[in-house]
Amino acid sequence: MAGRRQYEELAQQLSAIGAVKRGLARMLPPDCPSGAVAVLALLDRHGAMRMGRLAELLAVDMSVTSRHVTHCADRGWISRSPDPDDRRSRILTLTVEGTERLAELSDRYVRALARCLADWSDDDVDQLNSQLARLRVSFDDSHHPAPDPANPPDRLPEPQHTAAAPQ
Amino acid sequence: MAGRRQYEELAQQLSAIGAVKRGLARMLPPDCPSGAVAVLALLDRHGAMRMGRLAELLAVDMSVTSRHVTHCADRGWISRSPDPDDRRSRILTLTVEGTERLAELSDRYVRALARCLADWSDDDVDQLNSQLARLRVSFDDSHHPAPDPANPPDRLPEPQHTAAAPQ
DNA sequence: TATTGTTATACTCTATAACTATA
DNA sequence: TATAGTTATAGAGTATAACAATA
Repeated sequence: MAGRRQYEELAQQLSAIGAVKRGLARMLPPDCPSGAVAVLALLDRHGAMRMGRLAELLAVDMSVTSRHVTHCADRGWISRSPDPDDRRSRILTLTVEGTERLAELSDRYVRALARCLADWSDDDVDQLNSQLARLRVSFDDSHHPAPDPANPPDRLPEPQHTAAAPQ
Repeated sequence: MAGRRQYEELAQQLSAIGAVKRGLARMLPPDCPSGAVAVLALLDRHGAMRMGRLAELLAVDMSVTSRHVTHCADRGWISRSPDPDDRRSRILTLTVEGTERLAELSDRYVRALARCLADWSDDDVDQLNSQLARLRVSFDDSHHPAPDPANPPDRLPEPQHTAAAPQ
């Protein structure tokens, strides 16, 4: 259990890390904002899925997800096919064009990071990745409190696909 | 030097960490957005300073800084006194009200983080803070490339007050 | 009646450019 | 002429609420 000083510092670090995110976003071409990249990357990593699941993975409201997805679909990077099991839903699938697009965008991120982090070891990067993943899990869990083990619910909640286990 | 896989993962972690930032921001009262908190926290940590330096510390454009500062000044949390050495400038100082306000806001962050990170050790939090700080430094440095030691410039650039050494 | 997804609206954060005042 | 700061404008990201279609 850390002290007040550490928590204040963490809040400030998280606030300041936005500059890094903005710098990375500046590598992107004008028709592909960072929200669209996130959509493509998650579909590539986790495979085809419905809107609701994608919204969970993005950790944003479904209305926001809908806009990002429309942006990608308009450009042919994603296809939205009707879900045969529930006609309210649509299945999102990365197209070939989307896969190619993602590869190109990913290259831009990788080149930028490789330049910035040239003096970071493999382990340094892995460690930071792990810690960020853990931070997200800790944060999510505190908002979806774990069920009381002494009083388990009848049904498990939706599986937590929070991209928290990236490998 | 890490591999492509690690860099892709880092880009995605940074994108996803935004959810944590948003969660933290939701702890704030309506008249105090996170931009204002950042201003108050930096003035508290580094003492009175001018707009330009604050913009550097925030790592945003001065126009953005100006808006945040105006927000705070309108509420009496900051005073803007003329700089006797350069009448184009104004010195920003945290007021007593601003200090009190910051303490209350800081409490909200600390309470939220203490709840989420209850199972993190002191060292875990310190380590994450250090790595985030290092990430920011690496990122900044790659945009303000270090001077060639074999060919030093006549004049040193502005000191890099990037809050990179938080302690 | 509840849920999936879309759309309309509003708010925050940011950057660029035009402008004022001073150096 | 250049610099410190302000303001106007525009763009991206997000959330809430109202809505449509389906369960």
